[in-house]
Amino acid sequence: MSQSPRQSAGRAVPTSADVARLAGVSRATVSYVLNNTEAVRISEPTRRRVREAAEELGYVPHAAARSLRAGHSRMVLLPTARVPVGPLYGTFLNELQWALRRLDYTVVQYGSLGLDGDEAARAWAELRPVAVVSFGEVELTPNGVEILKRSGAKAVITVGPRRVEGTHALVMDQGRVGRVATEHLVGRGRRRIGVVVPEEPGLEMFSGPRLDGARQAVAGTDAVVVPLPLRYEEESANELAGRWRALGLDAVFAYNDEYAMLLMRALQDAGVLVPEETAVVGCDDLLLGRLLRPRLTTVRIDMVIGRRLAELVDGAVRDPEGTPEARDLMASQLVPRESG
Amino acid sequence: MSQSPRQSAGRAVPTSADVARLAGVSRATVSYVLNNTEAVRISEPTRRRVREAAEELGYVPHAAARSLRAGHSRMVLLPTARVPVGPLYGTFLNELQWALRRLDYTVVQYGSLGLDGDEAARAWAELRPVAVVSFGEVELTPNGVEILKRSGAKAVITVGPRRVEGTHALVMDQGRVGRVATEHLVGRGRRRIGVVVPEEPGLEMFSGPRLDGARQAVAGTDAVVVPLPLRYEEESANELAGRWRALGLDAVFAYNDEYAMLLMRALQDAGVLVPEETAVVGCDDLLLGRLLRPRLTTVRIDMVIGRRLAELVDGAVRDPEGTPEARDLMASQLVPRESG
DNA sequence: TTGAAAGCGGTACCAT
DNA sequence: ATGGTACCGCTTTCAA
Repeated sequence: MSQSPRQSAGRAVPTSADVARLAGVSRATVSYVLNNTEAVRISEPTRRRVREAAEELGYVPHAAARSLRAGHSRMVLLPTARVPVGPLYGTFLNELQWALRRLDYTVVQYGSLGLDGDEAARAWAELRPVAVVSFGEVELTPNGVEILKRSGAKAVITVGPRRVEGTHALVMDQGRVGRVATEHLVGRGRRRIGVVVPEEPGLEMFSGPRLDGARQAVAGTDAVVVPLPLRYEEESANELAGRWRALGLDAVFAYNDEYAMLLMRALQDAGVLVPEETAVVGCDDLLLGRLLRPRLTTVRIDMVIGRRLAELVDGAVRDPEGTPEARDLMASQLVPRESG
Repeated sequence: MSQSPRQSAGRAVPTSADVARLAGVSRATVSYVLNNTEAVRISEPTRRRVREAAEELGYVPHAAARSLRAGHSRMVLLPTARVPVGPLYGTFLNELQWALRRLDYTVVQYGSLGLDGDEAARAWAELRPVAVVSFGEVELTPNGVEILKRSGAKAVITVGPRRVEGTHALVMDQGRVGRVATEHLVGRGRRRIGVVVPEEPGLEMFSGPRLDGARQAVAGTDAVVVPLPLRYEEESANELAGRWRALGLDAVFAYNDEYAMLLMRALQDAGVLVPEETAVVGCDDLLLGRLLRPRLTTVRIDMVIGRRLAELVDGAVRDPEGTPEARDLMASQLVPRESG
């Protein structure tokens, strides 16, 4: 066998057997006491001895051993990969984690940057999570979903712009963002509407549907939509602004407030009047957008509260066969200000 | 015993025993083949049979079982709690995860929002990580460190503004940020220097040392530092700007670029000339700061590359007794522009 | 009320 | 070149 000493410093990691020995009871009793097992009555003196022994040794149960024995874990795995898309996202993630923990899940974010779909799925599956909640940062293939399910995941949930085969898809309707922004612009009489499409990788899952939404909004009107690739850099914005007149646009939906601020500054520097010549609409309702002159018109996204999603996850775990479709995870609302 | 069927759908999660059965070999052989164990020679035909069986069943090894047997894991746990402090942070985290994975660690972020120090430490310890890298988001007490070490963590590393007892402290010298900004302002002849201290909770670990750094910078000069509590809201900024003249300040270090932009706008609206009457310096070198007029002077923080920190973590794991102090994790450099 | 023991899914020593 | 098997830490049945 040969199990070499676990700790370099003589002191080994205490196990329930150590607690049992110190308390002068069996390991079974330790387990009963520490888990407050209802089905078994343990005398108060014994309980105290066990508790004190555990305390003295600094005993912490071994989650892996526990879930190995139990045959399942309560781990919810959240793959992450991208740089944050905005402050909403971080807040939302925090909320979700908090809510899941209240439902007694162990929430773990797993950085999967640079892993492709199936590699990632295998890596996640090794941890035997009871549920995986993916925000579309990592491409999840039907095959990857199959791997996860075979490895015991009760629920694979994708929250994102589009459905993924075999998962509980919670659709965040990004298209609606583009639609709301564009309808507003069309309603204000704008006809040639640019839509900024960030060139940064990893944003396609959001920018694509937003562009599509914008196209839907102009369908059946005489307005047109023009995609505008843009990097989040001054030079890129200046370059775009330089050929603005040639593009003949009278409005732009700038993907989000940051791109909007970038572009608006470039337009103003190029002598394009906002909103007279060109209306600008952002998205996210950042505080900073309100500080601009003109103040930035924007689309506010009210992300589902984390608690709601946590409940959906919990439901999917309890009833893996059910189909908890939900399309109400995101509401988008236009916040008209001065820029368009 | 009674281990009820693991999967509601008849299909159970395949184990190495299933692979062995299908391939007509022993579990030992399966292990040897799948792990490419050097010490043991397995014939090529057998290897192929095992691989095919594993493939056919969709076998994925069980990480918990493996690390239980091994007596250690390669999990690095990154506690997270707060909303992101800035775009640097997310990028840095991604880099770190990527670099650690290349060193064959499993990186896991554990959302610990709302857990106090010892609760959190216990929760982390249950996962038996080989290392914990804490960014000071969760208060890590000496006691918490002790819990982690007793549970087998080879390295507890704190990356943050101040040392924590018993850990490998990688100090990010936030004080330097305040010092750099303030020295610059003093050098430009400013004498009454406000320092914005955000009222939002969770930022104290950064704002405190930055304020101290500013104080150090004026020590021995005739300049003074005045702390300015501020919430990240327009009203708060307007209120502060309203009594600006009464404060008699000729400069302000605004904690970061976002607070700087907020305050600068409020000052301008209140008729305070920037930089003539009051110089404004931010921090983070956000693109948006460059778009303001006047352009925002700022302090750029060059965070250690993730790979460097990953190496430090790896070193600490390999030699837990060593003391890999590093104070070079953060370099701060003033970027003078127009605002001060 | 408590204890003995089986077994979760792997790994690695020792035999064959 | 393979297989048998003990064991990691914990839970839970069954017996005492």
